[in-house]
Amino acid sequence: MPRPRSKARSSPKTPASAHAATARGRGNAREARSAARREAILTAALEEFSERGFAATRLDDVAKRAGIAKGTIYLYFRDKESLFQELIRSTLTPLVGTIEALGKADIPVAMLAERIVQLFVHEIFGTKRKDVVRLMISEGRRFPKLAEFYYREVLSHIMTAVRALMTRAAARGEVPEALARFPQLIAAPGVVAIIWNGLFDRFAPLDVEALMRAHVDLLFGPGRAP
Amino acid sequence: MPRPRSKARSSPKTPASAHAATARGRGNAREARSAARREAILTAALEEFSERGFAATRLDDVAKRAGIAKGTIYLYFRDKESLFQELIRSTLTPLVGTIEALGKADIPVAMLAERIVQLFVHEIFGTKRKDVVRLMISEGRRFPKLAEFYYREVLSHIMTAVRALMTRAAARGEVPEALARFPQLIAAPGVVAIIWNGLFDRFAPLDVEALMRAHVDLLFGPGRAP
DNA sequence: TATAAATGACTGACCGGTCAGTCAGTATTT
DNA sequence: AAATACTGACTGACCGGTCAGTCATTTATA
Repeated sequence: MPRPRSKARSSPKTPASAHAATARGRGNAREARSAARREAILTAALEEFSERGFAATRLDDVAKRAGIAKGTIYLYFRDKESLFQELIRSTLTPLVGTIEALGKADIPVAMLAERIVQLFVHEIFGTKRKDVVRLMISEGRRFPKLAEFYYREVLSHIMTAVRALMTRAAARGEVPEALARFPQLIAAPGVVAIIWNGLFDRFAPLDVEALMRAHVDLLFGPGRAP
Repeated sequence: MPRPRSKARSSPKTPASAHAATARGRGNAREARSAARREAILTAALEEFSERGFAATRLDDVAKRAGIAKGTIYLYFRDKESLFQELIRSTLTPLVGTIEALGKADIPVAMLAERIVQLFVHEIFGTKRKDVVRLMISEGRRFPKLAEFYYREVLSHIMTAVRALMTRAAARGEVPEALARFPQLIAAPGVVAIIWNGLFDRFAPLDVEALMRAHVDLLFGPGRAP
């Protein structure tokens, strides 16, 4: 079977570096440029991986999209797999702090619900993180190392934070204690929204914010208790 | 000019046909054998696709696993993609009837909840359908045709049935009407369970039946109403 | 000019798909 | 029943195309 081909990009070319933000009149220009290059590669890689999946993505296309030559990629990443891992790693790791912060505060459930909706809609679904999560879901099984890293460095921390928060809220009778046992139940509709968006949105568009609001309302809404 | 030939075949192979269920004393033996072959290929393909993903699966390996030669696959399926589609199609299509039947009956919510748990645990999670669903989730995006087929022939029917059922139940005040608007909320934990199982079970095993029970209890349990 | 960065032609391995050839089993003839 | 002819399912070596990764050469920078 002929592999998926990409229509030749004409290329806007590397606006990425240009000048770089460092006013520091030193050798940092190099560093800045280097960081921009790296970023450009990661961005291009995300687009290609998202569109074709890991195995079918050609590094030549990633390079073309980033406006560089293929060999340059190897100056920044050890190999294809390393590039893939770094992409997921760098995008998802920052989420931990955000969610742990959310877990710290004991705010009223109504406000918590709204925060969860906003967090998901604006920090995940509305950003490239959506695509990275999708990638993690799609390809994670073939990268046990990556799944382990993701579980250890990201997911387990989130689970712990959510569990603690829910345990406290349940103790006050504000939420069902099942949510402390199964934090997955809180995240599930978000996961489904991302999958749906990738597979079926063109047949049946999903109003993600409404879905999430309905969801938190079911969990935290009126009449909830153990 | 004759090509170089290989050493004589050793294995007898093909225990598959043997007798075949057809008492019809005709040439059906052939058909039965053929059907068994086809099935063997599909089974082998599921295992390989599940393990490696579509692009990285080698048809040579599928053949090896099915105990046949690579060329034989092409006697049963047009190409690699066709094999993949047929695999998903044939596995998932039968679910529609099952779920539509469930949607027909207006049984008490407590019983409905139990039915949903059982259906998921025994008809999906406990069977190879789990793997096929995972495949659909992982690879569906790269097969728009397949996603469309799946949506049209499977998902939309399920959605319709569930929506109708939930609408009636909501009218009786037995379930929140949000479930009629977003049937995805009912299925979400099942989807998450399948993904979790593939990615993180070795770090944090998930008790799927307990998860599903907690889930339906949240949705349909005591105190639920619009 | 010296050093670092970037390039892209090249290579070796790999794999989907093909097809000439084989042979177990079935049908036909004697 | 035995010999012969026929069939088509099955095989696996091969071909053509692809692509990750390398490295000698060129270009940019300090």
